[in-house]
Amino acid sequence: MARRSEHSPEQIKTMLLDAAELVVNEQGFSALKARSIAKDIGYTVGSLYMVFNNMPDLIMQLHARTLDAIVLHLQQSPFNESEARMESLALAYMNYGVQHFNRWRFIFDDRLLADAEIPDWYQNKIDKLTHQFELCLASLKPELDPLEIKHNAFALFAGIQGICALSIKPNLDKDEFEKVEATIITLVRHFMQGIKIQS
Amino acid sequence: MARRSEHSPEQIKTMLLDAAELVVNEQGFSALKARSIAKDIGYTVGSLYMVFNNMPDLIMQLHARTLDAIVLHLQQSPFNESEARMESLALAYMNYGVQHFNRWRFIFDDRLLADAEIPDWYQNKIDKLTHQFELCLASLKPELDPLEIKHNAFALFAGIQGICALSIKPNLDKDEFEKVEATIITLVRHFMQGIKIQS
DNA sequence: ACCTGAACACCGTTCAAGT
DNA sequence: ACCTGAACACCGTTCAAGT
Repeated sequence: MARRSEHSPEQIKTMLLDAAELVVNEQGFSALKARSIAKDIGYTVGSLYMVFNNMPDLIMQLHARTLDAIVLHLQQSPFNESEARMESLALAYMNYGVQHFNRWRFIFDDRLLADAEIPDWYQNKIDKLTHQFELCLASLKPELDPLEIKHNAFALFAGIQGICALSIKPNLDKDEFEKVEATIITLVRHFMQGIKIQS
Repeated sequence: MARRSEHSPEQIKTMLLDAAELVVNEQGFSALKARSIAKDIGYTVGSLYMVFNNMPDLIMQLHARTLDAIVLHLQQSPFNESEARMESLALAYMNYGVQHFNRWRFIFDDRLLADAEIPDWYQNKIDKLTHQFELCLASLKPELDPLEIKHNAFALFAGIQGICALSIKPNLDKDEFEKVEATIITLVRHFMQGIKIQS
């Protein structure tokens, strides 16, 4: 033991994040323990503190991965060009939450982050997420000025997120799933119609 | 010590909830500890388990109090009779979140509740909250059928809750406060205009 | 019957000690 | 320099023992 140098600090970091991601995905965030994931990658607890400041630090970097994955998922979702484009985007967001429930929920429901302040690099990840909705809104309503776009896109995204947070649970059956979809579509459709009137 | 019988079980329950409420309000939910609140009311930890199953049980009853308080706050909010009535209600909800940040946030951001299943009496408390928005919507759009009212009210309330969850932080300054208000008004106004078109 | 408080299991985090 | 693992502080929960 000691002085193995089998892996670089960056490798250890990645291995720990991979192990943490697996645990959260399969057992939920309440099963995420420092000792456990260190053991999973063949190290002991102490090593975790060589590459992370503490568990909140590790967790925040785990959230960052999830945010990246959500953005990628939204970008890959096939956008139709019609008025229904925003609905597709909203449903794609919901779909990620349903299919990756544990890690999605973990982001918004994290006590550790509630106390810590949010660094810029992390805020940028969040901004990139809301940016997807800005892009969509801008393409549908090009007549709106950029500040209005930002304001409206955030209101709508936060609304969608609110519905998801209150509605998505583990093991949604088909009926429940479609009900959540219907709720999201109701919000998006009314909101978009409201914008049409205003402008 | 032992065998004091100075207080009934119900009294001890209330005293513990009062003490817990105080701690959460003033120091946030991360400061809520079993030993601490038992000591605050002049008992030791063990006594807590005479009247509560465990901490999640106590916390759920604390949330129930908060939900009751929110409903009361919404009912007391002065409703104008115009189209802006839903905006008043939404802003009243936000106001509770701003003024009682810690206990409001605690409800929606609770890991313990995420794992436990929700009993009926607790679900009823939540339903009573969304019911306030149903009543408001029903008075503004009496032509909608009750199921549509329920569906639309939930979509809107969840949306408002989503904006509050992503926007309300401790120590909001005046600018930030007004920005959150504007976001909520945007969502409510567009949504209500969208409903007008549909029906 | 009511209540205590020591004991237990289990966390995150630190750091002196090994190689 | 890299890593270990015992030790510490601090949780929630239990339960034998007191009155």
